[in-house]
Amino acid sequence: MSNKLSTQHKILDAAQSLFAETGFNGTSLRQITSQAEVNLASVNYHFGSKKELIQAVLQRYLVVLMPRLDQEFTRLLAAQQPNSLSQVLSVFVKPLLELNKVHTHGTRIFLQLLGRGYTDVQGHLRWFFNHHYGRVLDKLVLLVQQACPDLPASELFWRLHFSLGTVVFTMASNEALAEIAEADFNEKVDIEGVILRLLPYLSAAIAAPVPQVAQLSQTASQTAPLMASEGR
Amino acid sequence: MSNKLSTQHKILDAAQSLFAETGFNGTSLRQITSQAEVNLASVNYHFGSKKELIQAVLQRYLVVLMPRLDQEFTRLLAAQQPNSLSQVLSVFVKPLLELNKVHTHGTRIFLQLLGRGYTDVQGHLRWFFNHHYGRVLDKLVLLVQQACPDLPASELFWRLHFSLGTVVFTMASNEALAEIAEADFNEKVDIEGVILRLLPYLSAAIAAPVPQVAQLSQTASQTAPLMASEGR
DNA sequence: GGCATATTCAAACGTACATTTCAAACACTT
DNA sequence: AAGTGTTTGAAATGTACGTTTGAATATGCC
Repeated sequence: MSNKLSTQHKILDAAQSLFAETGFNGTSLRQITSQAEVNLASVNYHFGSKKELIQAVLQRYLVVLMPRLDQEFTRLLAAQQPNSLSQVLSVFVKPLLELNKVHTHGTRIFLQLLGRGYTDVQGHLRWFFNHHYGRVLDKLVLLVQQACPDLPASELFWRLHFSLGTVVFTMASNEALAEIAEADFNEKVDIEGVILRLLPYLSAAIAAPVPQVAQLSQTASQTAPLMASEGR
Repeated sequence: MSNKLSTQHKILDAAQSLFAETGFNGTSLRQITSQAEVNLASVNYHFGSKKELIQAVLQRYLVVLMPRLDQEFTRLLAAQQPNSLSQVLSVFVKPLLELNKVHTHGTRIFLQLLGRGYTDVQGHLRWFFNHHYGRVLDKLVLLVQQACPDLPASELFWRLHFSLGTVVFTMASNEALAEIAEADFNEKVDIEGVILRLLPYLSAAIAAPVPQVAQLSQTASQTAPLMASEGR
């Protein structure tokens, strides 16, 4: 193997760690280029701008993950009888863990980055993600709807976002949590452990009984996209 | 009533909105003082530094909320038979909604700020919060433990943090979510609606059945604090 | 009214940021 | 080896930030 890494590669590697740790806004190009041991100007030369670097960092994982997810979703949608909720959620595990092939700790880093994309205000990321991968998520919504036929569409909308919050926040503070867990329960928990702990939690949460009050105002119950479209 | 507001008050009001919307790091003192229509230097004069302003903004709500929560927790702990999980979680509702008396949209703003405290890297906030209010949260842990006696301590730790993530993320992106919900389901959802939707979701999630694999390595199962202590 | 204290104000300070510039070094084809 | 296009390098540009300063103004007290 050639251990001579290209400048672009070195920048991407340094950027993803720093972005995951301190957020997009919290990381300067100077930190990135200094950790990557490249010249400051090379980011703008190779990627154009910081925005485009952020997108490139995420894209490295998304181009691997999303087709895999799409394939799994399509497979489940083709099944004769509807899939259970935990079956649907389980299909995330393998594609996510395979991100470790893209880069060491790829799964953890990608999920942390995903969290940063939501908590940092990065309008361009929302647009970028929805534009490229909105179709895939629509399939997920459909699958969950089939698994929980009694769940009103609006309730499903909220619960999927609650769940996104669970995942994203957990990953954003993953390092701190894992440290505490190890210190207090001498229990070594890696990213796979966290994901496996999330599954039963999310399954029970999404399928929770709907209280009577919330069912009142569902006049329209069309299928809605997970994300709102937004200006570029 | 005197509609002449003090400079400190004007700063706090402007700061909380801007912090909630664009985060602590994403908001400059110049934005705050300009929206508050006060001089730039007055922040440092009245609060000392941006850090201390952030703490003052949060403190305005915490001094109201935490004693109320503490009182509710203590009441539940005194009950003869253990409380159900949904009983325990329900005690959050009233104290949280009473924050609307502190300020218009106080509940939403406080929860958004709480989320920002976690996602922005604000080590001083973690210390500040744990130092002042760690005891209160310990009571919550105890109550949940009593409500879910079959839940291993380590699993409870993770699930409480998952739940914190759900709440915090939902509130951080609350505005965007409410907009989408209204556009797609013509369903007006205020902060109270979101909280009431969260309750059954979180109850089911925390009490979810524990898969057999996760129960292996619980050698020590002492009660652990929700947050790790940290340098000042 | 006059003095002391508290507050406001405009300006400046030093630092850090993303981005641009342009010459130097490099890689690769002919 | 020369020449061409690509990549790197050091420096500078302009902007924004948090904080400090010292003079000006307001406020409260005798």
